[in-house]
Amino acid sequence: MKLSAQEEYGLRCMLTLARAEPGASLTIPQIAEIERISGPNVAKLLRALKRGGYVVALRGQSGGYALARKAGEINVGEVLACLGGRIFDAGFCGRHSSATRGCGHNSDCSVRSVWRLVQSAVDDVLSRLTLADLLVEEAGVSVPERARRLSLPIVQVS
Amino acid sequence: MKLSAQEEYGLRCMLTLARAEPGASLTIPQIAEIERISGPNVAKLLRALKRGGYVVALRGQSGGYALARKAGEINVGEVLACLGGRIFDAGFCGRHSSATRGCGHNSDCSVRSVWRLVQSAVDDVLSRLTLADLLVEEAGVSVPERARRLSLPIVQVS
DNA sequence: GCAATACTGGACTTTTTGGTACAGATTCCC
DNA sequence: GGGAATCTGTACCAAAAAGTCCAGTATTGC
Repeated sequence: MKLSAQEEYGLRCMLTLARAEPGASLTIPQIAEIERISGPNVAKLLRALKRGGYVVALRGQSGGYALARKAGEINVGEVLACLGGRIFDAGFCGRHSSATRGCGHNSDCSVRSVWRLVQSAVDDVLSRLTLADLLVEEAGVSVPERARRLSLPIVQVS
Repeated sequence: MKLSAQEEYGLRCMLTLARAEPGASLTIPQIAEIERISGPNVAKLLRALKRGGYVVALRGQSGGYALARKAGEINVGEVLACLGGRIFDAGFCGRHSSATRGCGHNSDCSVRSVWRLVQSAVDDVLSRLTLADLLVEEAGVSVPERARRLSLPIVQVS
């Protein structure tokens, strides 16, 4: 269970855009410079994020990229899913099946139950976080603290 | 954030061993047959699990593999960490760093805070599950239900 | 002792993912 | 309208993960 390079770098690009002045846009070379990622790679990441609807692109001489919505309205979990997929996506079932039983509600599906459980735990955490929360954290409040505050209604496992 | 093939198949092998009679052992071909994984691949997975101390190997004609401890004493989270590593391992920090700031307690570390948060959410869930819990589930009780029961003390996010 | 059945470990091949290159299309500014 | 700066899309190369192969060692049963 590892996180992909696209998730790490893509989320960083989003945060860099979130730090920019509202309404302003950053070019690929600018983001590449700030995050020390190669230009082509930044371009690739932003393309994916654009397809997902999280950033908008302005073409032409004074173009660049900007967040599609305000930072407080962009969910971190959704962005990560766009960049790296989900742990337990639809169609996971079909890719593997054991001999004893097919894939109804038995045997090897106890394994899948674990994945579902993990997935929903991750979702519970990430669905509460927006890009804005991460910027707040940079200003001094730690993310765990912020999350604890946000999750007062209590996070159940399943 | 995907789970690796080793985690999926390795955990299945563990469950197959857990289903065997206490004290009995299964050979690689047997496990391969049951789980429809190739023999060499099963061998590789079990080698990793043996290094982790989760299974023991018996060599010779009537050899095979068996769980190193009782199913109720083998933690699912530990097994998965052995098979596929952790989301946020030590040394993650050194692999990436942004331009603006190094890697103290600022900037790009707000990203790392997210990973830490996800990691601890996953740990909270998996640290409560043993192989025996998954076998119980096969007998009728769903894993989410079982987990809910186990997590009565309430699962906080951080 | 000898043959059959196991596990063991390293090297190899295949597949997937990550990253790069380059030609093309769009917009702005003069 | 022309040129400069920008995004866009496909194809290509490199690195890592997944899976396979094979020669080797250990143990059992006859």
